Amino acid sequence: MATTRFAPSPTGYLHIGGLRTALYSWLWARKTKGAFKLRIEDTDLARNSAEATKKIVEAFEWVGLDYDGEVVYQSDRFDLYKGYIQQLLDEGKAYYCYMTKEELDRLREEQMARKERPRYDGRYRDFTGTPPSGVDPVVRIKAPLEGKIVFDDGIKGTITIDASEVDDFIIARSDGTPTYNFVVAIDDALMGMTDVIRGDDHLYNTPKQIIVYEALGFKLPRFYHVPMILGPDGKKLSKRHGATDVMEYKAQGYLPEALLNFLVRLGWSHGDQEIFSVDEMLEYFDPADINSSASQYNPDKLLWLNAHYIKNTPNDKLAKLLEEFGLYLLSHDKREILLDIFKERCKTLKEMAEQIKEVLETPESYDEKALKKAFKGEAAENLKAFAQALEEADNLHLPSDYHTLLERFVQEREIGFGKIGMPLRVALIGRLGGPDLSDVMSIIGRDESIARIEKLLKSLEG
RNA sequence: GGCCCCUUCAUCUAGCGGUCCAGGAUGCAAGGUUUUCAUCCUUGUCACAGGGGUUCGAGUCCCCUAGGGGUCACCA
Repeated sequence: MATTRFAPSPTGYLHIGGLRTALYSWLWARKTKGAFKLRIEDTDLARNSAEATKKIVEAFEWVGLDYDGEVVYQSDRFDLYKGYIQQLLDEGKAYYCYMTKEELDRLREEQMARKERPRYDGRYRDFTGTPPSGVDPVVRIKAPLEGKIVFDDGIKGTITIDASEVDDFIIARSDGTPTYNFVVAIDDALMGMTDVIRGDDHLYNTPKQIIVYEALGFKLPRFYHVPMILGPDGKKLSKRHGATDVMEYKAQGYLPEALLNFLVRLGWSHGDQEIFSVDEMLEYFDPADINSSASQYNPDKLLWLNAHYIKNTPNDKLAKLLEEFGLYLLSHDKREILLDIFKERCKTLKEMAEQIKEVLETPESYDEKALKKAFKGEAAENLKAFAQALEEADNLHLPSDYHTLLERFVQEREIGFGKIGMPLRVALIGRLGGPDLSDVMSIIGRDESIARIEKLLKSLEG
């Protein structure tokens, strides 16, 4: 039974890096029949926004990650933290520091000038004199002066950090509000975390948090630091490369199961398996199997997975999803054939909606290149004749009826298929490419087919 | 720069000392299917960062070098 959490700071939207660590945490909690909690790290009152929290919850809902209990806001727990600060102060494990921000900056600059590591010098650690007046002190915790801080990371193995790397960091700002590393340790302990799965970028916070755990006598959880997701260029994931809002993937026509499948495989695998349903993830996932190296974001593979999941989504569900993209097929009489055709050819819902509209709606304009390529020689005459053939034919219903008609037409005129296929394609959907012509005509019907041909012929004359 | 972490095809990865002249997937290329495009199928392309050890034997263990990433706040 693992208790895990996702603990974002509400400074922006949820991006795929965050979603992946959330997924890993969620999988581990659900797999072990434990609990998964959502906690908002909003101790810096100046920075957080309620809007950001809403967006994160919304993204969770979209991908189907559920959390146990209410969302925990650290801003609601300041009294609790203050109690612990006082406790450490009373026990002599923390102390007031009267250095101002300016003094601190100056110290840092001097240290850097001497090519030293910037670091608090501990000048108030054992201070017993009269404190300077007019300074609101911060509270610093006493970090060990020597030795090593060692912990066992579930992904990276034993991590050893020298005590000299960690200074007496601030646990309460001069305005009395507690800081991140302090409250995270308290909340993780109080909320009963057994496994803390978080981004690599928190690796250096862990020794600090361990100091808090030890000062307060809390039991340590197991830590897992998952490597970052890099951009396709191997650099830090940037906005233009995928560090966008998870909800943007929804807007672009991605299915949540595709996104989750993509993310779970980024840094984790189970043999040669590529396709994982959530149930399969739950069956096989173990955070101990997460890779220790960073991985690059690969949009092509996400697209491939999305195409796969679209193909395997039932039509009624697709029809519902497509409504987000302005396509309303739920009560359309050609719904099944349309979806059957297009779910095989599209990589995103957005693309699918666009292509289906292309069939359903009379083209407003025609692709310049297609026009040039299709209308050489007798093309216009052929097209006119084909409209005539459509007019005269009986029993045009199924795609096969149109197919037979086309075949006979080509035979009788002794022309290659392209001579009628290309112009007809432009007339029907405005461009080359696209689905089978017999299918298209069967879907839109004889009259609309003829109307589209006439529209194109007319525009050629003008 | 100090410290920490990482390093198998272009990319995601399999591999946990011999079964690897390194497997799967994406991408790319070619061919097939398709009246077009896409899908689909087949085939191909492409890697153990470099150098030292340890060992009968190393992609797998150790060390060094190089490269990459992270981190050094009264942000989280």
